[in-house]
Amino acid sequence: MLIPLNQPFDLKNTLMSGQAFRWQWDDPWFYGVAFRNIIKVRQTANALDFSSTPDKEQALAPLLQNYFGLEVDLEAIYASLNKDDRLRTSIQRYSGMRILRQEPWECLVSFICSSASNIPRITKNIESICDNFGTPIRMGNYIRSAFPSPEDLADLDPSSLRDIGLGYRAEYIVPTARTIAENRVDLMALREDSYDAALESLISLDGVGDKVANCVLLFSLDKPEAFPVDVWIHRVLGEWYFNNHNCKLSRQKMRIWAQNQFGRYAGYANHYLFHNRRLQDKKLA
DNA sequence: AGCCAGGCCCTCC
DNA sequence: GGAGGGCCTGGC
Repeated sequence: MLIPLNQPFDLKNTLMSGQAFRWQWDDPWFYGVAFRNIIKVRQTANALDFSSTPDKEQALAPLLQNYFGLEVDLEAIYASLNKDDRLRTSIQRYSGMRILRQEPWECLVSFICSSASNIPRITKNIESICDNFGTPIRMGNYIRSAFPSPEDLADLDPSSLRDIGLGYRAEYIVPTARTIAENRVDLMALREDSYDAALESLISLDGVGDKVANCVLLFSLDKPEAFPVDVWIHRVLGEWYFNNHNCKLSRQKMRIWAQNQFGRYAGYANHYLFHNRRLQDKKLA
């Protein structure tokens, strides 16, 4: 089924920029799991071409339109970020890369897993969680598993997560799953909350600090001003704006500085800078 | 072979 | 309130 595209869109950089961890590339198709479906998708000249199972494409289309943020006016966002010369290069280079609107629970667990880790390992961890505790889905002879619900993880012994390679993150995931399962924090409701209120709720969860919370806010909770400061972003901003790669500014202070600097779409600036830096480093390696 | 990772949390000052 | 060390494990 085709979803027409009438805005800048770059499927590959969108899915391979470290914001989501379940998409596998088999040129020209991407295979992933979302909304408890296997999704097979590629980009054509002016459309997204996808199929899904077990649900019908007609049912998935609006969900994917939302997931890919196709109603977001990317040109307007670029225009608002155009005041910054150093940013312009990254935006031009990866024009069409979008911020996904992911399922919040999966996004939360993914970024709890990201602590002191790397993308290959995070990817492996997430897949292991699904394989062991999620429901299998089959598309022909291709099999993946849905991301387990909070209830599925809430009663686990953390050691069962350690056994599949999650390390100390196991001790964060289980209590957080319980908090969500018991509805003490309603992730979906955070989409309607202000940035500050949603940030405060997320920070209260085990294993969630300022950085992880901002990832969840940006990639799943409709908060484009969210600005996750990881070591790379900290380094880039230190070099560019503070003339010092060992900038003393704390992560949180730098986040607030950046939000003032880049404005209400600071998160887009963040993601273009992050992606640019990451690919640049990979090229040098 | 080791070092260090897309942090968080706790302790101690 | 903020600096420093510990933490699982595995990429590179």
